[in-house]
Amino acid sequence: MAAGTPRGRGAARRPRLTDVAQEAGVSIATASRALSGAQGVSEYMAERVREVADRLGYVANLHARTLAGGPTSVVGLVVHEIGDPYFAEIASGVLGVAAAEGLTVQICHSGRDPEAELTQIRTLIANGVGAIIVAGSGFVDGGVRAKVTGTLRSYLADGGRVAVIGRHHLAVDTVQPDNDAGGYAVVEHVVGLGHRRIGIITGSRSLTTIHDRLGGMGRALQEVGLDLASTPVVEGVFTREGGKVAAAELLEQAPDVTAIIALNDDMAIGVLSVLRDRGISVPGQVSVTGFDDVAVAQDLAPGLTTVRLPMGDMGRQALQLALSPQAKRPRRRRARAELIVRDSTARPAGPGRSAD
Amino acid sequence: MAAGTPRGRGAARRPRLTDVAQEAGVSIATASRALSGAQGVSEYMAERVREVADRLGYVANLHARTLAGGPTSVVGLVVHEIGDPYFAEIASGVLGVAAAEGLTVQICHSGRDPEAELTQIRTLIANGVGAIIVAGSGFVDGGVRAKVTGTLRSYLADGGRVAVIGRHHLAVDTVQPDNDAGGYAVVEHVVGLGHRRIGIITGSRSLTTIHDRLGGMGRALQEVGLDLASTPVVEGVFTREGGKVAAAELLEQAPDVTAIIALNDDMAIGVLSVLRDRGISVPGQVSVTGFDDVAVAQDLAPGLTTVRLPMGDMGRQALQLALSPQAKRPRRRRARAELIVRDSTARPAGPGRSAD
DNA sequence: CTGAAAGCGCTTACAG
DNA sequence: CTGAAAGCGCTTACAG
Repeated sequence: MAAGTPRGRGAARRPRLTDVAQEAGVSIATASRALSGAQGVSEYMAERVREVADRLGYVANLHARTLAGGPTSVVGLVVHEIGDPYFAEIASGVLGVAAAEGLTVQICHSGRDPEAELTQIRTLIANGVGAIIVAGSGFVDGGVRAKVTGTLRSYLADGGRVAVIGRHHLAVDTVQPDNDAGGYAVVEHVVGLGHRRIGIITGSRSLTTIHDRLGGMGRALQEVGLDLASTPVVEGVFTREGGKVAAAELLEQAPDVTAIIALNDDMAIGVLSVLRDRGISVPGQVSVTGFDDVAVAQDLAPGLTTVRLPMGDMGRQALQLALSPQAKRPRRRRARAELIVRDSTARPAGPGRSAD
Repeated sequence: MAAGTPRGRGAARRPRLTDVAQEAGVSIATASRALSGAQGVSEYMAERVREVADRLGYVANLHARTLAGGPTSVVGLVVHEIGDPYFAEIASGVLGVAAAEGLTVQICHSGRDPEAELTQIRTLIANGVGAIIVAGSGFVDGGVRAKVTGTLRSYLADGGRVAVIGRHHLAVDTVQPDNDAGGYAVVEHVVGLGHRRIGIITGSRSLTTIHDRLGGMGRALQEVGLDLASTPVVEGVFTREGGKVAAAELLEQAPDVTAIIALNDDMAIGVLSVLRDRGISVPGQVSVTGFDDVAVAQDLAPGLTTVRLPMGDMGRQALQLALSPQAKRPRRRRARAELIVRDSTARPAGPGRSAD
């Protein structure tokens, strides 16, 4: 952006602290103290300064303030993709508490790309944000992880605050959705209904979120004598479109499945769409489940059985963690996963009682 | 946020320009020029500096740079509510081009509250963002509007750049979705199907967006001898929940409607939900339409007939406008509204052929 | 082409 | 309680 400061001719410039001080008849030192609520200013002076500042519409220049070592008032938020309702709802929670605290938030996309995530984090740090919230799953492996860890560690050492949502192999405050338990619960529900020929549709397994959800699912499968290894699992992009592609592939590989478990709602919506196109009834012929419980899940028809994660809350909690003083040891807040049973799951059509 | 700069003991601090200059054996002036790509540095020196900077992992301190009058690299984005898919998709477009341009974006919620919007805009300005994008409808009336205009005008005079999405009574670059045409098209479709007993569900009429959509709808109604005045219109909150409440009220007021036109998809989803709960079939007994075409509209059952607005594109365009040098006169990019007919609309059940 | 120096607008020890 | 002054880390005229 051009910043050659092409001031309009005669435009009223923003008042500076000097203007306030002068108008109030004090030094900028007392003016600064009065405005920041610091101690050591007479109430009388403080009041006078505040009044003038108000009248002039004075707002401190953030850059000057931060550079001078004042408190920082912007936090960074890294999401995979803000257009994705999961992240949009988390962001909403973060923005909500930020506004209440008089903070401002900088959002970046990582696009689910570890390299990009690293770049974005570095940019936020360069921008001098006081805290960084990394939403969205970390990556299970990869050399980038070490770099992210290193970058964040030195940021922390520099006085920065970090909170992550999801598991991150980082010794920082984290809001941890109970993905494993959620995975367990959804499979338990599906097998409890009597399904045995189950197909799974998942996003990239290099995401810790996926890894954990699958973990819980594997345990639940084993309890009824099944396991992940012998279950058809199709990996795709973690989006509605990815869900469509994966569903088509799954139906190819295992045309006899009676239940399809998608690892997020977006993919589940894609699955529903494919089944509808093919005239396969849900839950009559095939049951479908999602994960996250994004707002629309309840409005689909059939309503989507899914695992609810309190996204807005997770965002709020993450920012609150990041805002509170750093504890001796990283804190962990668990976000409970709750199975929400709606209309997209039912008992499988019995062999002799098939509606066909 | 505490910012007392409690550095870790011995933590490696971020390298500053001085470090780079010293290491490269030049003054900070040449180091600065080399890094910014300014003229007047020998290629040899420039290369050497860049190499050192790279090795040291140097990233300029944004606050110092901006304070010193360097280019600004953050833009502000004001939305009503980021959890709302309409805004999430716009934000996604903005973030996309921002990332490509090496820019960072600060997002604020206005919560559909004019006062809050003003506050947020002022905060962004105080934060020294180089451009501000105001997404979401302006307000038709109100004293706040004048303040917003004044604030933005002086920001512009100060060299700031502004672009708005939607009509705003502001002489600034704008991306203008064709709300009027969209409103016209959707009513034309519905009356073309034969509906005459139509109900309308809308968000706050103080939003210009609503005003424009209703305008187009009114014109289309008149062409078949109807008009807005004699059409039941229920105003509610511009959300799914608001749609539910409004639908219940509409059904009370005018139980005989054969079509319900909602002024955005969120409200339409709420309407569908209420109709489903009451066992009223769509489109068998009542046709329903939305507006915006958020991603899920196509995945509802029945698929929602709606007016598509290219949200991601609108975000992209807005940022591009804000980034390009200010033109003599405000520019305007139109975003075309396109009627998308799906399964939620059909001919009304004929009198004698009612399924009842 | 290169450097010494002023200045961006604040905050915060350090003296009174 | 109050103020003069240094300093945060850069950029950019202004001299060489």
